[in-house]
Amino acid sequence: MTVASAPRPERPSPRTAFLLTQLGAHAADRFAARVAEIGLTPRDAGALRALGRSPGISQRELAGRLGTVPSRLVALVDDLENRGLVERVRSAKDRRNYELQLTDAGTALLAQLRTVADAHQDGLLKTLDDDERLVLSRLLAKVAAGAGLGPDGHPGYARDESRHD
Amino acid sequence: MTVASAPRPERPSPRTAFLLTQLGAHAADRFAARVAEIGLTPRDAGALRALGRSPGISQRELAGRLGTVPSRLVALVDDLENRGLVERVRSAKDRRNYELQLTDAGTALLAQLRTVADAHQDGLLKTLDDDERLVLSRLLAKVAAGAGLGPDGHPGYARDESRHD
DNA sequence: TATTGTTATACTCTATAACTATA
DNA sequence: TATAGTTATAGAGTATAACAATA
Repeated sequence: MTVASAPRPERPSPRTAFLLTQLGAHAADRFAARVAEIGLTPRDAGALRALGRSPGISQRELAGRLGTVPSRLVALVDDLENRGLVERVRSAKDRRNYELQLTDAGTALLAQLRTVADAHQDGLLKTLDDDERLVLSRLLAKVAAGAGLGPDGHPGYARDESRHD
Repeated sequence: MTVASAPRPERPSPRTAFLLTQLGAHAADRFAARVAEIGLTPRDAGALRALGRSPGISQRELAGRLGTVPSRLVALVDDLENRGLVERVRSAKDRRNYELQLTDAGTALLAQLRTVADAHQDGLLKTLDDDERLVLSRLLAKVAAGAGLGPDGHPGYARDESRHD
């Protein structure tokens, strides 16, 4: 026993994983609060983003991207449609499915959503300078890669766009 | 218009907050899977940790630390008690409340839990070397501080030990 | 009267499977 | 028969408030 009293190098603090979980939950809460101000749930937001990127997809396809089951999309799309944000257009090729489209109002709200997401990120990372943000972003991407998540977040097998910002 | 085509410096990628949320959810899932192997839910794990650190607290106190409502603790403690991990001891000073204690089995399981938590963190951060882990840990602590969470994770107003690792 | 623990009730969210209409 | 969407039902999880025992 040569080392007498090191300043606690013992366990490399299992707090980092813990912190990551806590911060993730906090970020999700904050995001939910922010999008609520423009009348959206995080899931709504995910749907709008997916439809913005991939107009015309079916409900099943959207369900897959949101990581949920098709039956749950019915009420979600009903709601978005009732609010005039999304349209259900019967596919001409295969009249069993819909081709979901953003309306003009939906597109406008998506733009607002992007602003909100930017503000959210800025608020969340306000204590970091630009360099630190970059480093954090790279480290998180590295962790995500190790976890089998794409660098953008979603897992390869079941990309889940419902777990938002 | 002097700048013609910069390589996309436009938005500083709102993906970092998004990634943080996704990784947090992923870490929570993984942790839940790991503790399930020793028969615990994340909430159980939080209760054991809290009782390890603060033996003799009441159910209300424990509820506060777990960020839940007292009524929900009844079933939780019932379960832990039935499995012989926790004891309800009537307080001699104030016979309205219990002084919750870990049993020997509970203490042993808590030790196992710590091993599991270490393995969890190691698995999660496996793509990072020691330096990177340290940097990540510091950056996350900084973000947590800005978010009003203590450096250990929990929010000052309602530290939530149920959102685990 | 106030407080701890408890129970009862209702509400939300979700998953599963049955149903329809198209193919 | 197989698939997209829908509906119905049941289950888990949670919050709220009423209740008994003790202070």
